[in-house]
Amino acid sequence: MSTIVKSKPSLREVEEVVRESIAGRRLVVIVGECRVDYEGRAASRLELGERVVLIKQDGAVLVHGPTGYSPINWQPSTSAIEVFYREDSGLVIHAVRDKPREYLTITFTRVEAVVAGKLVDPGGFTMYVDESEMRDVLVANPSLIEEGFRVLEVEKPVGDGYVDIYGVDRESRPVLVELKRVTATREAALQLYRYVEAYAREKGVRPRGILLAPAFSPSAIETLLRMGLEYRYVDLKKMGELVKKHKAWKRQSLLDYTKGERHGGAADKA
Amino acid sequence: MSTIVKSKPSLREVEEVVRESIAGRRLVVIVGECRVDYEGRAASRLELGERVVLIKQDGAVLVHGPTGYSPINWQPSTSAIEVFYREDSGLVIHAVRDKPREYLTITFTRVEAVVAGKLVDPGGFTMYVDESEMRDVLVANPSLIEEGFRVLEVEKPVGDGYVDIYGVDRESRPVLVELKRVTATREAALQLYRYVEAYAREKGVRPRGILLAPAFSPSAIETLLRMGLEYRYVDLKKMGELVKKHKAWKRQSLLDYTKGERHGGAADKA
DNA sequence: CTATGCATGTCGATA
DNA sequence: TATCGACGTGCATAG
Repeated sequence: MSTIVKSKPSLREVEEVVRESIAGRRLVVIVGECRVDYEGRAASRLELGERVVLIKQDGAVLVHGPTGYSPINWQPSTSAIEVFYREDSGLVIHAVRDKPREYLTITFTRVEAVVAGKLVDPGGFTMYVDESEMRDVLVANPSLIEEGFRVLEVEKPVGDGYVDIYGVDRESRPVLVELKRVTATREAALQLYRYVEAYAREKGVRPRGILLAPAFSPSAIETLLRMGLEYRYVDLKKMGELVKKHKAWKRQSLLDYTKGERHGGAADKA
Repeated sequence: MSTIVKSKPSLREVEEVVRESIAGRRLVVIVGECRVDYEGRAASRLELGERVVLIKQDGAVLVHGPTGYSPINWQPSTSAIEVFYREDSGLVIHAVRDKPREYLTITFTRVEAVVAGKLVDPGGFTMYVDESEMRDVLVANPSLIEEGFRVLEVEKPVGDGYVDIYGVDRESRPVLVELKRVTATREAALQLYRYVEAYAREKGVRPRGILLAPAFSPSAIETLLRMGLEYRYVDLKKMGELVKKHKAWKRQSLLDYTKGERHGGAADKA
């Protein structure tokens, strides 16, 4: 990572750094005064002010103000970025995206600092509890859903969509289980309701419907009760523990499966 | 804006810059090698790699990788940020957020560049067409919905939610109008359906339901037709023009209203 | 302060 | 390639 760092560079200098960095697929950070125009799905204008602009190695562009999580303006991943300096207007960075067609124009009048470098990030990212993991754990431990519950199908197509878990209770009645990793909203309840209705239409039997989540909004509970559906709380912390075990198990079984096959990741295709 | 820019600083130097910048409510950009741990609603671990970290003036923290729009890890706005350097582990930045309780720990092992400065951004930001503006324009120009349409209520409570526009058609039949500024999905169609059903239950009369959007997904159209609902296309460009006029009018009437009162914004409360 | 719905949402999986 | 649903969604607003 050979980094370029310039303090109070001229706009010409920045132009060169940005141009070369885009060509060399390096990341650029510019801190300075600019205005921004956006036109695409919506349209916006941002007047002159001091901001941080990131141009990423895949062409994503972010304009960040002094506060807040979200960028003020951005371009997720761009087909083409143009850079040019004009005596009258300043340093112009033009990012164009296809599908949807969107234009982002950043005009710098002053730059305080510019940093450019090729970032190498092989870092493995692990998210400990996501919905698919929750589902895997529940499938492996169906008693967490209900004593005597038996899983028949995962991601079962029902009507327009897919219900997370399909199975039968101890009395062999069909059950549709919908999962939410976060607070369940009315939307989740209605989604489950649609599955239950669709299943009833298709099979001629009304199944039980259970919504599993760590928390429920009042409107969700109200809707569930009104629709004749059930809900259960899941403990994410406990899930987390089980996920860890489950993962260890999965890794082990994968190792067994690939035993003797060649290991090693794909080469870096830059 | 007196900016600090350091190339390949020692971790001790970075510690000092970050500590002082947080105290002085300045923004910091750090480019270097780090690992990141997050625990809160979920939990994640990001192994060693090169990234850009922004610490914003309100305590928001963003960890950006070399590509993509979204930060890998973040903290939207933090109650407390701690910084400390340890010979063994490296430079640790610890950001804690209340409600929900979440912890973000960034550990730098090497820093390529650090930039810090107080960003001044008075820049007015104008978004030309958002949904509320769309609604205002349609209320002011009901014939855009349908010839002879009369608006009776905006954001009318119906069932669980609020329908954007409620009115009557030329034959005095009740009409529920739902707006989407972007492509309408099946979700939007189902939302309108819920309103229509709720209205029918409450009033004993089934109203017409119209979904207005610049575009419709096939499944949205399929659902609308199946549910006996209608849809119309709106032209965002035209909307934009009308919004401009409408805004001018609103500003004018606001000026009339506040005539003689004192102008000027609030003082910067840093 | 909580609940609800929008967003230039973005992103990933899937048909 | 288009569509669909999840997201540590974030965020503003209404009650």
